Amino acid sequence: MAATEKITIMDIARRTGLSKGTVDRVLHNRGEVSKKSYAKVMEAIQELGYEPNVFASLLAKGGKHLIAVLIPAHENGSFWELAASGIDKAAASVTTVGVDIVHFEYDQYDIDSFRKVAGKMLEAGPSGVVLAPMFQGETESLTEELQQRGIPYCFIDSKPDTNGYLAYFGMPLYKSGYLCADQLTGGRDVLSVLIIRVRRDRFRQSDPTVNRRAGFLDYMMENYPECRIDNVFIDPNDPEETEAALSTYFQTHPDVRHVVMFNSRIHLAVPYLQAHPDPQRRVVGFDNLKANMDALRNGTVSVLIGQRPDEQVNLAIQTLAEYAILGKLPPRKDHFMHMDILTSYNVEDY
Amino acid sequence: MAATEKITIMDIARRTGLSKGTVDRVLHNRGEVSKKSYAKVMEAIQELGYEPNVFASLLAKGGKHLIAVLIPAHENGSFWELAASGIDKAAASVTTVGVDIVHFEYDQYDIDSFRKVAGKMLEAGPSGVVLAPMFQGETESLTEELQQRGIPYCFIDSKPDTNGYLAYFGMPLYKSGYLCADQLTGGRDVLSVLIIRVRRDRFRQSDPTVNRRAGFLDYMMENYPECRIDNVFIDPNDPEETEAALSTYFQTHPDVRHVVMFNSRIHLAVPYLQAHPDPQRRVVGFDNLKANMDALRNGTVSVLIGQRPDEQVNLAIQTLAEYAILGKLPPRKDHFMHMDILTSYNVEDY
DNA sequence: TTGAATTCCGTGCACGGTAACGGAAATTAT
DNA sequence: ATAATTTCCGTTACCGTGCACGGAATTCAA
Repeated sequence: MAATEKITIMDIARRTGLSKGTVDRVLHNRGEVSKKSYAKVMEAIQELGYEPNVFASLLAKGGKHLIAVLIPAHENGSFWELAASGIDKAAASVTTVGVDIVHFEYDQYDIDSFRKVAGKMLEAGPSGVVLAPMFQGETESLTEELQQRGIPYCFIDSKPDTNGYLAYFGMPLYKSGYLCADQLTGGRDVLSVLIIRVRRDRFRQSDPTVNRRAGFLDYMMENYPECRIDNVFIDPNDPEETEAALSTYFQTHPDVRHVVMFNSRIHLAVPYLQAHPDPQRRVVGFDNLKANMDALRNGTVSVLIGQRPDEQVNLAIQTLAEYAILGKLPPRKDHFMHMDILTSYNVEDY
Repeated sequence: MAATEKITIMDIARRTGLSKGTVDRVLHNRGEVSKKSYAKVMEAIQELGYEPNVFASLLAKGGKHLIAVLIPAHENGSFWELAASGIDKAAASVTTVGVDIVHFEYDQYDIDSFRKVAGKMLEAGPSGVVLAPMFQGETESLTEELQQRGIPYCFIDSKPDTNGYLAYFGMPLYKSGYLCADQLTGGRDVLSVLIIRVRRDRFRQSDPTVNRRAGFLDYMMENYPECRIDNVFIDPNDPEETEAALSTYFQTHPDVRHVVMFNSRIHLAVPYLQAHPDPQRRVVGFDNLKANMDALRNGTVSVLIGQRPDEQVNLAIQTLAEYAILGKLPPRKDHFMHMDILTSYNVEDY
């Protein structure tokens, strides 16, 4: 039924005896208006409860915003591939409101590539940027540049200790370690746990697994202070070495039945684990990579903890789009995503 | 960078040597166009890849769509309160594109109230309707009416066996019973299980718990064929009777440590369970009602399985809005939501 | 007091599409 | 052949804002 009659810029022009041009000037406070007129207009806006018509506005100024997404290149089946998939989802909904999205990728092991791509990104003149902070120093200088240019930006996955960002979307890392420990032990007494770790990437300076491991260890300390915790390091690019490392470990520790990994690469351990099955074993990993989910289905992995990276970039893009188009600020800056528990029984509809 | 030059209705008018009026007529195929012109325009549209400008369109036809949500009244802390909260979320994003949402509530125990409210809803002349089917017959006649009037509608929560709906958003019910059983047993041998049930609502003809229970029982049959399964019925409006029923049951079956409930009301059992704690007990329920989540936090309930009812109505509304505004059909009709596993360790950020 | 410089404001076109209106062309009826 | 319809199409006035342009009113300089 007849919704509240929309009041337009003309209504408040008539009300104040001024012209729409003047009203428009105060709305976008771009000067050339006398104090008296300014006050009158503001008052009328209040009283009539004027709200601009987004369509007309966008139509008039020819829309076309651009949002840039700057994340590591997504090798097949990697974590960042999942994140990248959120771009398409967001694109589908924001292109209809005149927003384009450009995806910039860099090599997460190469600072120079980050610098270069960041430069290109700036040249594209975006109205907003989605960032995954990998290199601390570089991220800092980039965000400074963005701030100077007045370009809003959002962090996903993790965030530095700065404060100028528009919003952050990510998983509560420390808590995720806790949850992980709880899922691994399943309330049963546990005597020993194996943590599989990737040899530290030299360049990566912002590493989510640090906090996660801290949470995990705290949980274990509190609940199973006697539990022995072993670490095995593997090289992500060398399957044979991985196989050998695990093989060596389990030969000397055949009693260890709880295995965990704090990054998205539990699938690297799957070939060995699958070849040496143990119905009593419990394996917990992170992130819903295809390879990980397959391992869930075939029973090699017991539980995955997911954080919906695609939702993270989707939300970041939506937030930037709303800000760019309507100037709307998000209700809060930090958005901690729900941690999804995935088992073979609920992985299908994920 | 210079985005693809938007091609307008005028471009294709020039291209075909016709006027924009004619082009508009074929775009909305409202007749009064010769076959030859029609074909020419269609071809030009294809070739140039024309896409209408939503803003201009909405501006011209004065926007203002209305979407109606027809779900049971949300008594405090009920399942439907969660669903209703999705309305606000959706409202925030669609009002900016000129869509209003009206919320109609009926008494889920009173068919007449459904009829009355449905009538009122139709009078409001919505461009789309979100429905939770409760009364089979009534739902059927309502959807027929909607179909006749050409009003699209979406189901949430559950759906009847019809086919005219635009989309459905809900949990895979049978599977959720499976998941529930897996979470309840946690891979351990289980000898006996208690199912707490609500005495059948006489009127409710579409009951999600039926399928859920079927899935649960199948899982138990397959994995623990020896397990005894008991049922206790309670009256949702009589806490004392509930207390008594559980008390009686557990006095004669003190060994039963696995308790499950297939609707959203596990919180009804919480007072008893909390008063008679058992660290060995495992309790699984459904839906993230506040009372249920509290029980999760204090340890009375072990696991809740969530289906994001708010997301369901949110998505349903978004889908209807896109259809109403842009005529865009959803990629598929049936959308099965992910089943969230909630424990005390990941309930906070839900 | 007159001319120049400011300050302030109204006018009018553009944005891309919608739909009513009316008229030309083609068809049918008389 | 002419009138009466039908069919088909172009014209035009919006929808609500943004913004450039130019002019009136006011202030300042000479």
